[in-house]
Amino acid sequence: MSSGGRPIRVLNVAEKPSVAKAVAGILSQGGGMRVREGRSRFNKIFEFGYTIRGQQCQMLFTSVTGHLMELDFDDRYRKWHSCDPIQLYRAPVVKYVPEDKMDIKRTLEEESRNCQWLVLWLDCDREGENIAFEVVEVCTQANRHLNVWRARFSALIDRDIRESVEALVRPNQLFADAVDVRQEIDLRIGASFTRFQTMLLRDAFHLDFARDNRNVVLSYGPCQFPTLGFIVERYWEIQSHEPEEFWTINCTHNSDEGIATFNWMRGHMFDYTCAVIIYEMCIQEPAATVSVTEVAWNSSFTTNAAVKLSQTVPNYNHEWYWGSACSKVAKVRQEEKLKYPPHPLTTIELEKRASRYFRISSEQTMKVAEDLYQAGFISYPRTETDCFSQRTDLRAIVQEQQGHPVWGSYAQRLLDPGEGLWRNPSGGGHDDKAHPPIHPTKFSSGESRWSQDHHRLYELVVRHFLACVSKPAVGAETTVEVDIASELFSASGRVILEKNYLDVYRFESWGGSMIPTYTFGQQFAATTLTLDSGVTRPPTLLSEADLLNSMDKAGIGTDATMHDHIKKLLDRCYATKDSNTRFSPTNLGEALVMGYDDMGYELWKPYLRAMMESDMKLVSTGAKRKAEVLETCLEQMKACFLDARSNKAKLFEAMEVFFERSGRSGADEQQAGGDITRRCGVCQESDMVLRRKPDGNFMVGCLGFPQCRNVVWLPGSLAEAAVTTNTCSICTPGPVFMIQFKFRRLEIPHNYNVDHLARAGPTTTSSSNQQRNPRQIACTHCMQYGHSSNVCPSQVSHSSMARSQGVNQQNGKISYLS
DNA sequence: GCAAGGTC
Repeated sequence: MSSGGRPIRVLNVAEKPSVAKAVAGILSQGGGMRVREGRSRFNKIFEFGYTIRGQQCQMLFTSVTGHLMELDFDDRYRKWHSCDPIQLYRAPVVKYVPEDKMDIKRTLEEESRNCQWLVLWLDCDREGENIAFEVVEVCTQANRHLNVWRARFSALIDRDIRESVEALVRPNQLFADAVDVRQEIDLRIGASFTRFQTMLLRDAFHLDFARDNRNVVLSYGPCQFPTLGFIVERYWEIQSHEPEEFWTINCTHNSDEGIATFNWMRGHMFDYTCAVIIYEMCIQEPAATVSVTEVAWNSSFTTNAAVKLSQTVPNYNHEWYWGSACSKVAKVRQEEKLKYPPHPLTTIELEKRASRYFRISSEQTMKVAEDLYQAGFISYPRTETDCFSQRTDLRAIVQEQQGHPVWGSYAQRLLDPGEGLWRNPSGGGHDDKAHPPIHPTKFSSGESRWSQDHHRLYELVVRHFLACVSKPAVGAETTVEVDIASELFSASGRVILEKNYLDVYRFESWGGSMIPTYTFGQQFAATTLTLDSGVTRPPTLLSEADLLNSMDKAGIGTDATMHDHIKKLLDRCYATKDSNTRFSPTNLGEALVMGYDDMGYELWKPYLRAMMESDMKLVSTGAKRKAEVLETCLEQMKACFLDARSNKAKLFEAMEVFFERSGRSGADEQQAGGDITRRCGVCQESDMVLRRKPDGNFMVGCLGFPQCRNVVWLPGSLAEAAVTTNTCSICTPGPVFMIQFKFRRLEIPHNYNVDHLARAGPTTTSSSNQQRNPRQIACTHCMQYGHSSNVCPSQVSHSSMARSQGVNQQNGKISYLS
């Protein structure tokens, strides 16, 4: 690979300090590793010697902390009032290293200069590949002779790491491109819609939840809105639910051994007459017949409530019948059933289970998990992997837990071959190729500085892990099917034979209920046979676990960000969470979704994100080019944005359902609506927009107000003024949009045309710096000061119409200038 | 003041 006896100096960069430390530790096995400080106090530099394919290397190992760079608009477009939001679809964007990452950048630059190789140890996912290219950009700027390599590893395990060093590859540009696409689309869509809807609605309504409207931001994001959409959609389902009455026949039988409750196998019947007829048949026909129907197995851990939107609850007892109906046992089935332990723990499962078992929010779960990870008690908490690598020493992890006062004895039983409790964990088939499932990495019987949540989450991680390597619980199930007048009823009971993993996984249970013994062909008289009624109930509000589930299925967010999106909805006052972790939309959240829904857009549905995700896949495989995907996606979104803007009345109507109009809606709404004529020639930063003041007069003012006070007052004789799509062919910098004027007939000479096309002219820098009477009137043709339209320099050259119709107002008088 | 994605 390289010649000579001098060792190659290799700069290795990992995505986070912990990985740098771990990999350096593995490769330097046997010692000789030195640690020194970099410029960033979190990102140390590890140094040691290593031999790669026979080549002596001096290894320097450091890290970044996630993305090194950020994407944002060019300075000129960063301020909210700097431009019409529509321009954000074309405005130049820049990738830059933010201030808080500059020290990491400097370390990379300094170390790069003294190295020949750069080896990238970033996580093996798309984001990791993108970060790799950020690192490459910084490092090769400092040393363009660097030989750049990528290490591919799937776990921080000796063999994996050593093998990946021997099989270095080049970084994959396509993976990084896919992330570039996502970043740019998210930024442009997010910023444009956020600015638009904030400026449109914030001041137009009394937002009762906010102390000060000025601080309210009505954000839009391709992840936060679909998440809100899930909440609103469920809320609407509940509101639109119409209870429906149903009927069902229930049967019980008391014997010496106990009571059995038989359920009608038809379930619920919505036709009363039909139900009554069958019921009559049952009580009049004592003879039972034998059926050959297979017994359906009802999974005890998939409850109806979780599967069906409408739950049914009997609430009315119609009639009693005592005694003589004869039931015959048509079938008795006894089977062994297994209840399997969960798959190894992923981030989303951790969040869902913490919410279900302890009602800890996903945000708090991630905060505490990060803490436990930092302190070395659990493995990396952001993972999608739900199967362990075959090389993981699972028994060693169990061994560590043997001393625990509560679950230590279970760990001992697991390791005892005589117990036969061990089972190699099954996986769910997900592997992010970057991190193992969440598991304990250090024993603790509780630390003094731990909060209750720390205790609970550590316990959950440990018990979950122990459960994963345990045998499933074993139960004996009996299902008895009886036949009354050809109607089938069934009852089942379960006895748990071996608890196995349930012994340690106290969060799950497996309900056992006994029923009396029945034998095939046995006849008995039902103790009660009743026709009961009930009503269908609406589904419940979404719980945090439900919400995470919906997001996961629809591909909204990542394991590391889902909790952020949920929190954002609460922070933005789009949704609330009750004590039972159930989410409801607020008025604001509902209004926004309603507004977009009324427009007929699915901006609040997950499809947009799903489309982006599939486009990203195509980019990452090379099936589509980055520029092509960006172009088409942004073009579509831009069209959608324009459409939404022209349909802004729908948003207003939806908001009016919940909020009172404030009467204020001035400059901001104007901008959201966008009547931009040209770029401001004074500050050169913001746009000039056409506005009508409360006194009825028109003006063209800079959006940079009050920082920039550039303004052009239009003649008071105007009845109407509107920015057109015609652009001036002379004025620079373009585009300069022409304004259509309509004068008041009575205020201008009778032979003057009321319609007039002009442009808001270039206010030169020199004239704008002078103190100016704000009421000074500009030339109506080019909107410049210092001359009247009859001597307007631009008139002679191009606009014959304007020339013949020039008009000026001076000293309150209209004078016609031909 | 805006997105979502990394991460401390």
